[in-house]
Amino acid sequence: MAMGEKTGARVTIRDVSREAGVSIKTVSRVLNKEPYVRKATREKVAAAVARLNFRPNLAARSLAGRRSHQIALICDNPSPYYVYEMQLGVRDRCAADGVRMIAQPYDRDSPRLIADIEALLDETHVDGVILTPPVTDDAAVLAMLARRGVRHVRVSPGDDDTSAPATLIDNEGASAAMTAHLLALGHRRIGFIAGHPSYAASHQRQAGHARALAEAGVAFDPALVRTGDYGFGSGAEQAAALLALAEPPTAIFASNDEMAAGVLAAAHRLGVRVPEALSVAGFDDSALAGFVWPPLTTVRQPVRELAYQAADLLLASDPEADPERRAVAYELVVRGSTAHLAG
Amino acid sequence: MAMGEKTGARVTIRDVSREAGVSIKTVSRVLNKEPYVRKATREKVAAAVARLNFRPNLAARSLAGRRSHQIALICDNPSPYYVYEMQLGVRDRCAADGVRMIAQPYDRDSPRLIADIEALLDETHVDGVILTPPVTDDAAVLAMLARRGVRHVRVSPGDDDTSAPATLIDNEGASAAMTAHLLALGHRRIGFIAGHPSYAASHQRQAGHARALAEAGVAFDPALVRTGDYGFGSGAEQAAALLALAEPPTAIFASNDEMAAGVLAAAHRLGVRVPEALSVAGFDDSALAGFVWPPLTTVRQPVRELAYQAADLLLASDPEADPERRAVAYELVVRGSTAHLAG
DNA sequence: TTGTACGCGTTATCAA
DNA sequence: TTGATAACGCGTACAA
Repeated sequence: MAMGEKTGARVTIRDVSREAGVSIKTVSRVLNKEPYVRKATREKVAAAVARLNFRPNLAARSLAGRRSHQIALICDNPSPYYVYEMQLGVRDRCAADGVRMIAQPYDRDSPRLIADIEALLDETHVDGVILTPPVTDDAAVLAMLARRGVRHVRVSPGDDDTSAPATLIDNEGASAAMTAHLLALGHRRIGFIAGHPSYAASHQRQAGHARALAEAGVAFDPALVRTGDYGFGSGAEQAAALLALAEPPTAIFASNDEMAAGVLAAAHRLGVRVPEALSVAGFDDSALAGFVWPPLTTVRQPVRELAYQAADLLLASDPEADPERRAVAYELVVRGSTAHLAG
Repeated sequence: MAMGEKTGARVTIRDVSREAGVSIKTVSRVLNKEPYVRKATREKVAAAVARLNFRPNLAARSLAGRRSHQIALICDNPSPYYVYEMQLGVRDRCAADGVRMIAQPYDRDSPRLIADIEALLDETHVDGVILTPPVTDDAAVLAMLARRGVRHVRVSPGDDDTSAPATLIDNEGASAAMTAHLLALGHRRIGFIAGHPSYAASHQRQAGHARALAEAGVAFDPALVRTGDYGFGSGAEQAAALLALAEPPTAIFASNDEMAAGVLAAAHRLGVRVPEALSVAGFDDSALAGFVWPPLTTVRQPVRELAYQAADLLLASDPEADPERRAVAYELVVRGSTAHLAG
């Protein structure tokens, strides 16, 4: 690799100190918002910084200090939409603190996951790490981070472990709310398509569905529950199976939007009209909901806010305090794919 | 912000030099693949590096040397799928060289774009930058990079400027291929929905469509060409207009998949059957194509490969040589949304 | 082919 | 409240 040469004279902290007529250390104090700097001095320095357009060299800060002013976002690929929204949320919170986000996309099942993360930590000395599913539940990764004493926040963890802070939505409650909505529309035979069993959310969402049925006193029919893998194809497949039942459901609730889109495809192919003959609902995990026909009724998970809160827990929370679990509100978005049961 | 404390003793180059029984500088030589190191020495050092699991501190390398071993990927949000695929492609190429990718998502119309990028450059001293649309065509950004002498590569530029290397697909050719495909299916009245005029690709794709018609000797009917904005809603809207014509088209070619999904929605709503009464085609820009019904016939743009090639131009190309424009092959994917014209 | 001395730009320590 | 000086971990220049 032969890269371009360094560009000419960059502005350094020394230039600022000269411009402001103070020592280097005092400039450093202002940059780091340390106490014990006279207000007049602080303003003088701030003015010089602005005048020279000075921006501290992160490499030097990291090398000299205890902080790198960078945090890492470890994410893989449930859906590009999810990953990207996570990045935006974390970035927004970081920007407020002048911290840089290092987004690191990983392949779900890379055997080098741990080694890659360790390399990241050693090379960049990030101040903290944000984990998203499914890495958020990876025991080996969590153990490694704990062993190295790296601060981390888990997004949507699948357990109740409280050794690290976390952000999440109430998956069970959200799912129960959707089933309650379908019941309120008059549906009594509701098909449910669960997601891949390796995801914690999958079980939580199924539990919420069952709970809502129980609370409404509607008998639970095991034939109406099928398991998919969160993929479009599995949604179509399981929907076809449900629609082939002797007593088919009048509504199908899929655990995510890709599977719900699959349900729509199956319905279209089989000539079952949505929403007249079949209501379809899902979770808006990949932003498909508005791009299919008819638009899906979904539970919207505010991914960007989950990310923002996670970054906030990393940047603003007291590292000494007990790890906090911060819940974020979901939203039930009703669209044209569901309707009151006719008759 | 109060971050966790640094974890205990990290392995440094000095530890490696002791372990290998050579000087620090020799270890450095091996790490940087410099010549003039005896093979035996090189192997001894490599063994020590592996044994101690040594990973050089990027901050120190950046501070001491002329390279930071990092490159930046500047991207905004045409589609999360696009951004994420870009990140994966760049990451893969970087990994091969031990370079770290800094992915920086930006909001399309942030007024602070230039300032943010300059801050990135000053803080991280990245060795190079990869630009994606629409920043890839932002004159102010390009001028700034040139002024500062920052190496950069443009993905899918809208002009023929050769001052910087670039990767791209032949949008016009791809579009012509799709129209030729529809013509081969027997369609003669083909509706075309252009994308937002501010994107260069939008014009290129429209030109390709027109060229294919001309080459086939099919008369061009201006009433069949409408302009959308690359969004789902605009696709539905323009499709409705096309289908309301006295002589409606038998096929509609939208400039991207979101608009094509909108076309499907409009067709469904109006009771026009796809593909029996209407063939629908688009460009697979956001990975929607397989999630709608029926699945869209599209031109697939290999985003990941575009990204990989861009990173390759940054990392492996001779900075002194004339900037290269590297074309990547597109693919025409025929799915259930198009069919031979009946009768 | 290998090693020594120095400096990169910032923060930490300690003194003033 | 401020400043001098020593690190931080590595690459560069030059000497051996």
